[in-house]
Order: sequence, then C-alpha cells, then structure tokens
Amino acid sequence: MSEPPVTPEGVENTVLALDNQLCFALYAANRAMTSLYRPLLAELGLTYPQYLVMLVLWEAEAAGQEVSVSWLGQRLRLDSGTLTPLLKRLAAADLVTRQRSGADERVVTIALTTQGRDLKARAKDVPVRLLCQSGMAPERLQALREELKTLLSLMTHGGVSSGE
Amino acid sequence: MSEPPVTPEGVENTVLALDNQLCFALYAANRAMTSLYRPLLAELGLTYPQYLVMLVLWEAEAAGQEVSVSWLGQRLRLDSGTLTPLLKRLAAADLVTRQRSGADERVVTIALTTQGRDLKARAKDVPVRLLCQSGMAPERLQALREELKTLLSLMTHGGVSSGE
DNA sequence: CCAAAATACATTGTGCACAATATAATAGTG
DNA sequence: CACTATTATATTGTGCACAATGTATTTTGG
Repeated sequence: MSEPPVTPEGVENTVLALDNQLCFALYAANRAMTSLYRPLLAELGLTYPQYLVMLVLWEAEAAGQEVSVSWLGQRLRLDSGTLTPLLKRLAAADLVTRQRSGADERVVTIALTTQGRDLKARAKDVPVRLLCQSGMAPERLQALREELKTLLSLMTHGGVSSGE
Repeated sequence: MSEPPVTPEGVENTVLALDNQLCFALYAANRAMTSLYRPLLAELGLTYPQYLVMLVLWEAEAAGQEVSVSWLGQRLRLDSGTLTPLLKRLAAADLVTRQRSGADERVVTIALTTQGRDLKARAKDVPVRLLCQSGMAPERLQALREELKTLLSLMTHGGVSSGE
C-alpha cells in the first residue's frame, strides 16, 4: 500500500505514527467500549471493573466455587491494591460480603448477598444491548475476541518460543 | 460448537460468562500490552499515556502542525481533566513547554523542547521491540489493529456509514 | 517446637480517566 | 456597546491500576 520510507526520519515517522500503533487501537477501543458500558452499568449501580467482579462472582456461584480475593485476582489479573478497595465498595453497596476464612485467617472470602445475586437477572441483557450498539457482525466480534485472547496469552505467557 | 443453553439460568451463565466477553478480552489485552510497554518506557522516563502524547507531538512537529491541548485531546480522545496534569508533568520533565497562545488567550500551545525532540530517536525502536515480545505474526497484528480501528469508529460514530 | 520463608491481604503513593463544575476569553446578537 | 452564548482550559472528586511496602498467618525445615 504505502511506500517504505527511505530516510531515518521517514522510518521514525512511520513506525511511531499513532495510527500505526496496535497499542493505541487497543487503548482507544477499550476506553470507547467502557464508555458504552458506563450508562448501562450505572442503571445497576456498578462501575465497569465492579461489573467484571460481579460476572466472576455469578459464574463462581453457579459452579459452586468459593471465592477468595486472590482467586478473583487471578481470574481478572488484578492485585489486592485494586481489589481490596473495590470489594469494600461492593460490600458498602450490599452486593457482597467479605469475611476472613475460618480455615486460613489470611484468606478473605467474598460471597454474594441476596441483592448481589438478584442483580444477575438485571444484568443479563447488558452484553446484548452493548453488542447491538457496536453495530459489528456477531461472528466478526467473536473472531476479534478470539484474536485478543490469543494476543493476551502470548503477551502474558511469554511469546512463542520461550523455553520457560 | 457448544450446545445452546435451554434454561434461563443457562442463558445467563453463557451470556455473562467472563470468557465470552469481548469487553474483557479488550480490557485484559490492553492492560497486558501496557505492562509490556512499561519497562521499555521507563527507560525513557515516560508512562504509557505520556508516550502517546509524545507520539502525537513528534508527528505534529514533522507535519508542521501547531498543537493545542484540545487538539491533543481530539487526537487521543482525552479531555483536559486527563491532559492538563499529564502535560504539566511532561513540562516538569522538560520534554514540552506550555504557553498561552497570543492570538487566543484561552488556548494553551504545547511545544517540544530540544530534549523532547531528541527523545524521538530513543523511542524509535520501542514499537518493534514490543511487537517482537508479542510473538504474533506482523500481518496478524496489523489485521487485528484494523479490526480494532473499525470497532472503535463504529462505537464512537455510531454506525458503519458515517459520511464524515 | 522454633526460626525463616512463603502466602494473603491491606495500605500508601503516583498517575491516569472521566464527570461535573469553575473561570476566563472570545464570538455572536440586538 | 452591552449581553449572552460558546469555547478552551483548569480544578475537584471518585474510582481504578499498579508498584512498593507492611502485617498477620500459615508452612517448611532443622
């Protein structure tokens, strides 16, 4: 499509051009997506990261899985510095309870309250409403999601041929 | 591939499953990407959003474009609440200058310092170093980037055929 | 059993994002 | 020209992210 640049400045200008950066496409798309979610989640009284936590909790409950802070962190790739205050806000909103595990006093177990459980039904149509707003074909969105998951696993588990 | 769920709970569990969310793939991939950038950008003394601002400034300078805060905001889709403190930090690091425009006292013009200009050469290999770490084929990364840009424009301009 | 290492969570501090609001300068209207 | 609306940036407040550190609780090895 475009001629390869020949001067050093040309190389820099092409390589460093904002529109050529996958990272910026990712960054901008993520913020745009979050902005679309914001009004829908506001109806539920949730921020976007809080919504993700609730998704995990609903899923865990359906699977009979007990949830600790660290388990949540592994699932969402977030640490206690993010989760602790977030979970305190969810607890203040009466959506979850936080209590020290009896078996291991270091562990804090997160459980849904009745209100937190009931929110699941109201959240059910959020994903569909949102994907409609995106206006992209479902198969294409699904393909994009799988590509992102591939990229994520490559980026987090150290690329193609790391012997590790 | 997977059987469609028949019970209401099954529908909820499928639709709300974390791994089925494009938004989470986007959110997680974006944070993973930023984490890969962090150590590279730390060598330059930049955070990731600061790096994006520098990309825009380098590009604008090459094009002879004068840069205001609002122009930066349009390019990066960020508002003054984010940019003002960020630009003050870049100015404190002596990478940019901020001064009121003579023609219109409302406008703050952002310009590169010599140090800010020189940083471009050191940043040149950052994108390549990063994409190598991702371990995904360049054409595939490029295709993913274009899909994200399409999604972004659909989400922000609300539909396919924005004549704009 | 006891000291040292590991684990789980909490806290602190910095830097975004973004909504809401404030302030100042300019443009538009009668 | 006075008045209003608009525009550009700044400020304030909330909520993430994440590095670094702290603290309490197991676990492990001798």
